[in-house]
Amino acid sequence: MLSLSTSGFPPCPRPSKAATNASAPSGDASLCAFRAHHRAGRALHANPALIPALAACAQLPAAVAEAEQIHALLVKSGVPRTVPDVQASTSLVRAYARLGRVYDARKVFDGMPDRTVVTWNVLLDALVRDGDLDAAWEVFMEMPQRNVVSWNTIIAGCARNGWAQEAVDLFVEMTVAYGLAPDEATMVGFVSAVRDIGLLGIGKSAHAYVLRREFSLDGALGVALISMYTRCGSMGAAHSCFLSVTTKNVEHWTSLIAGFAAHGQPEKALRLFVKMRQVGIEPNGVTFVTVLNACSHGGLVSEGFKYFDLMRSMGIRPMIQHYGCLVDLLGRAGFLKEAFNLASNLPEDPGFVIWSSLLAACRSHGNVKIAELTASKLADAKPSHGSSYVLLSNTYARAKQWEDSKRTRRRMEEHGVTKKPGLSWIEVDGSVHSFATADKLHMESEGIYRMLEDLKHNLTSAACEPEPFALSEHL
DNA sequence: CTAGGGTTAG
Repeated sequence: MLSLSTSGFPPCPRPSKAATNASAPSGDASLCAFRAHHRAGRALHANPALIPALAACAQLPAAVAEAEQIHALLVKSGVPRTVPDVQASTSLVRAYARLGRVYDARKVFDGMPDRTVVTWNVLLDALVRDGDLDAAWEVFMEMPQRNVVSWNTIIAGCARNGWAQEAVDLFVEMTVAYGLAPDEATMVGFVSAVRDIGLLGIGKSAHAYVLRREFSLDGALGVALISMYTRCGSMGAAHSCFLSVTTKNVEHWTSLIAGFAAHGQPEKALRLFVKMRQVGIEPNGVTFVTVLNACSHGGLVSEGFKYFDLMRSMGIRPMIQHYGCLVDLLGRAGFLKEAFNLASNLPEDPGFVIWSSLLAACRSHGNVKIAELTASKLADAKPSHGSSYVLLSNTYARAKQWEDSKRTRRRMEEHGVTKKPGLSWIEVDGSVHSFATADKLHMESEGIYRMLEDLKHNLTSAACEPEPFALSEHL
């Protein structure tokens, strides 16, 4: 039986690095080898484990001290002049960067008398990972040589940091102006940028190119393509792309499940999840976010809690996203009080996304009281954001509290807050047309609305009564 | 083991 108590949840752990410390730096094989050679009196540049040790540091979150020690030895051994010295320093730059010490990475880089394109690429990657796209761009512009890796790093970096259009432009510059052939990694970054802009036609061309080059879809590239198709609303293409992947991993599965969850087919999403486990693929925390989302969209409240328990029984610690999904699940199903209590009692604020989803649920269910409470939480989470005013105002309107509705709108104007209208878009013959609710700006608006009326008429006569309100939201 | 890639809640 479904329990809606919100007090019995386990604490929500903050993202911690503790879990990745399973292998302590002291036990790492490369570091051990390095120390053994060092103790035996071997000179630093003759230590065959020097670069492997630095590479190990780069992926051991607790290895800052080890990296610093090796750094000190490198400094003591004198000005680097040989090729292996440049490689060692480059490895040190990378180690510092991956350990979160971007400043130190840059200092080592600045102190290097000789650098290779790899050194530059390491620095570029460090800045991209740090999310400092401006600095990365500067480095990209001033580096003396660039190779495919340089381009891949900056393209993927733009794509990951919300600069999708820049990523696409860079891809064009790389391939057209510089005549460089993209490789698998290039295509991953490009396809994910294309996905964010929603350019289905370009995405299909990219897929065709991938097939022509016979790139494998087993890794990131397959995942990116499936995700591109789902986000472009092409679930059929996403599914067949998924089927064409020879060795599917958890991310291929998760991407497709997310697509069905988001496109009104929660049962398909859940069936896919069952199938995935049957073929022996272990779901991860991200998979469960998509599964809970499917339950949310399908109104499957008790199933959602069942999957939440399953996740915990599999040893996956629930994160804020999972609790957020539960809040959304409860809210959409009309359990607004329970949803609000759960969201309020988490050790970490669930954030803007969840509070607004709850506010939207309050509007749908016409609950003014919880809407007010939620709107105030939302204002704390993200002050001066237009959508909270609009949602609250609309909640009042639905409850016919016209004065409150107007007052909320007025307050929004007084605070100088605007809400950017939500836009939908459709790609026709390669060009993208975007439009808002009740938009009449398109040149062929009249014809479009006439077509819509015809469709509604046909649906009605086919005994499929369209829901007027829901439909108008999508106009 | 001197460099680059992916999935996720409105």
